[in-house]
Amino acid sequence: MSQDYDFKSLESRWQAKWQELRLFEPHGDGEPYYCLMMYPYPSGALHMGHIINYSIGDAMVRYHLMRGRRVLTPMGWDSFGLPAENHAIRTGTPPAESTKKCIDAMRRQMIRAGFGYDWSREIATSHPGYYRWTQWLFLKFFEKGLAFRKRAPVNWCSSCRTVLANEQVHDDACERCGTVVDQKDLEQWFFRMSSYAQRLLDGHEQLQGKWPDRVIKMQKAWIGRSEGARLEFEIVAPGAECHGEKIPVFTTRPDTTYGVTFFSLAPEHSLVVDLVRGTEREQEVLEACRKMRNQDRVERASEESEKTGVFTGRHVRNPFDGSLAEIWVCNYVLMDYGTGAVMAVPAHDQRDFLFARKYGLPVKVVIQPSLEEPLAEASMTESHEGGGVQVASGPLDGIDSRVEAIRQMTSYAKEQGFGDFSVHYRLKDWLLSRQRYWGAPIPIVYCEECGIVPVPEAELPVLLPKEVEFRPAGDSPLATCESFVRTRCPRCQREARRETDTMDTFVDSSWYLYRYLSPGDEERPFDAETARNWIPVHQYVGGIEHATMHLIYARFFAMVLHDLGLLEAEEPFQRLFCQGMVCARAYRCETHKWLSKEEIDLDGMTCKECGGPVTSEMTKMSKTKKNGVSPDALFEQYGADTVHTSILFSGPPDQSVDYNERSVRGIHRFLRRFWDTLVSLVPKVSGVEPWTAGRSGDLSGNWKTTRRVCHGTLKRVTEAFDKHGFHFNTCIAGSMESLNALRAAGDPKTEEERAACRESILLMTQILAPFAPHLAEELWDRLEQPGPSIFRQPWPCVDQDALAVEEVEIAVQVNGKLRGQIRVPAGVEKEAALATAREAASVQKHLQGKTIKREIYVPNRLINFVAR
RNA sequence: GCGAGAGUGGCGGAACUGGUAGACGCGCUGGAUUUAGGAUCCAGUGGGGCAACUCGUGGGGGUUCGAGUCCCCCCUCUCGCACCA
Repeated sequence: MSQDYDFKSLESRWQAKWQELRLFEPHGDGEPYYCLMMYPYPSGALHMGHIINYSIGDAMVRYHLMRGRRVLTPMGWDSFGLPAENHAIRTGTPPAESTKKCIDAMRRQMIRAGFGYDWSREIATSHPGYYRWTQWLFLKFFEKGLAFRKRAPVNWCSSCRTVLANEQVHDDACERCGTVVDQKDLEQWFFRMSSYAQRLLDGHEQLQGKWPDRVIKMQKAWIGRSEGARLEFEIVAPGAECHGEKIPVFTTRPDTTYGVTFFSLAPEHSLVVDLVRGTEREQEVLEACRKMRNQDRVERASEESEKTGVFTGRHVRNPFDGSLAEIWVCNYVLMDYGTGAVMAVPAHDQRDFLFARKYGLPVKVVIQPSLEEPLAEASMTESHEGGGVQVASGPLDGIDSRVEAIRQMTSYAKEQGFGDFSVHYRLKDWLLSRQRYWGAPIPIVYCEECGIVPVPEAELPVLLPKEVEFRPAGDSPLATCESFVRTRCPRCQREARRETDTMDTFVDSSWYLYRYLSPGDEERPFDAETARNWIPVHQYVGGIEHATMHLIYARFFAMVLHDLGLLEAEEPFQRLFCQGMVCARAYRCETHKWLSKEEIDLDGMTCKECGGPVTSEMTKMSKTKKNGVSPDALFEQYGADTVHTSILFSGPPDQSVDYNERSVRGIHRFLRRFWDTLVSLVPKVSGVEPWTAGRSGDLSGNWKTTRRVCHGTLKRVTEAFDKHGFHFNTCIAGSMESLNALRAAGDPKTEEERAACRESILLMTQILAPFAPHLAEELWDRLEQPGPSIFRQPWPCVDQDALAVEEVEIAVQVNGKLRGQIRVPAGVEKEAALATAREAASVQKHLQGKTIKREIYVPNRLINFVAR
């Protein structure tokens, strides 16, 4: 048997053994533990972000196996999506083919990386056996009125040639490719997510403390609940068709309604055309609207950008005082928030203020922050958005704004029938249509007679046609595939056309957690009874970039599935852990931009190309910054155990971790030393009964220390998994300390020492097992421990006695400054400790000529003499 | 602008409810062994000082016997949101 740490053969041997043992399939009758890691898009290669994600999850899986839990640890593929289709356009390879290759390559990598998954449950969302049920779920949503079609201004990415959901647009650019999105008016499919806004907020209650705070906060902000009132303003437009009609507005500040001096509509608002039809302003207003609508998205959405508008020549009547206010069309009013119409109160809203000043519109103060120094309308330089006392507000004069005025104003509006209390959410319906090929086809048929007709369940799946052309421009391949489009109406059998849009891939990932429970089920997407056991997922691990996308969609799905009677749980993920980014040093030259390590001269920090100076920064690994590291090379050079352990050792996993090859080598050295030390001790403790709690007998100081450090580490590791935020870096540090103590103890000489030695070796092996599983398995095997795998053996218990020390070192301070140290028996009485401390020479020197006013004693830790 | 998080040696990071700041690792220095080593082992390693001592957790105040930790003000960085009526 090899004595060398031959990680290559050892790792492949144990990986084969795990498959053979079916180690990662649910086993035993322990309490279920569903550990889910966000499945990857099969790009063909794992990157360091995957490695940290799956290393964290893998440690959790292995720990809970040792805890005797019945663990579910599935893995699959988010295999629909744009990259495969773009690849098809470039190379002609059908997405199904390239995707399969990528999946095979990544699965191999994952196995090589030693991640423990139950491959018998593998799923791929692009597989007809999966998307059949994605389509089935769509039909259920459709039946309930939760999937619907509407014409709406939507985000269009001209580069990806498809529409995008709100959540996929960041800074007005496509989240995928960075292209600035356009607004288009299109008829599209939506999920009615907005009607779940309040439930999505309420659900946060039970996630508190189990999900990262920042994710909950991001979701709350995304959902954006705001309370206020809906008020109706009557249109005064003699001669116009809409004369006398009422326009509703949403406002959070009904207390400012007496301060309305004009009224704003979004340029997209349908009323604009009616208002100006046939008037002398028609041309001017419509032209201005056109300009505003075509304004660059980023520019129009920016807070700093110039506010522009145009007067329609029409008015509204303020329902409270009957006064008339001009109707303007303004670029800063958004059609998709509230009603697309705003009552403008320049004195108390900064945007309205800027607009009013620019166009010379009146400003009317109705809230005075201080009656002694009243605001003067003519000289105000900014709006007053805070509270104060109502003035010029009819019957409200003198009362406190905000709470009381808001209540009275809204109640009055309700009584008079022109308004009510109202709550608005920023969260919109989920736009799920995509004008692309590589996604689940929306199972709908359009019939001239019957209209929108769902495909009958028995006809699912609506398969993606294979004979299609991928072209760089133009319509989706589905739209031009006659054999796909032409069909018969399921209802009347007449000729009809299929929907040619496919579903957003976030639909696929909103329910994959359930499909893992019974991946081959051909009767239903998943079984409610099985789901009762496993859902909500006990631990979900993934990146924070999904905070307002996948994690909201999946919660919405769980709630709908619950309402459909398919799922008992209402929340999909009980606990969520988000890992940090993996960063590495990136180098930049003024002329040659981002450079890889090979392209610079590290000694002088200069560019090899031009000799110019190079600056560097720690930043997220990425292709553009050329600071990525291929995990493959690391596995090859150092092995899977080293890679897992070193990435987890670099720092707390919820913060970003810096990759540094030096520290990888440091961990490799540690594992090697761990191996060498334990392997050399194995024959010396062969057949020895390990020390157990409660055993009496003499042990020398070094062995007592070793036991103390090992049990201390065991305690720390157990708590890291069960309570304290998975700070595995300190667990691994503890393993190193244990090893250092063991090495300092030397060879065991007595029977007692051999017992303590064997106990320590076993503990150290088990403690390291979640992080370096292959190495642990091999040592466990060589120690001739029972069972086929260390992961089928119970996690050890802390021996409290081992943690105790006989003597402690106490710090002695005089007036808060450290002046000496004393060694006393642990648990020593206060008076005895103080007496010893007073006598210490280094302390006496500082007490000389002073009177002790106070003596502070922290048992076993510290003494402080307060002396004057 | 709003919201959140973070600033600790040359570097990554430790420090449980206020109680010996710098665990553990990297790097560095010296030594041993070696033909050699980006191998291994031993010792040292926050700054200043021969020493006694002193200064040190982004900066400035405060509370306390005692502050990295609590309070107030300020600076810097990262992330999220951003004309949301």
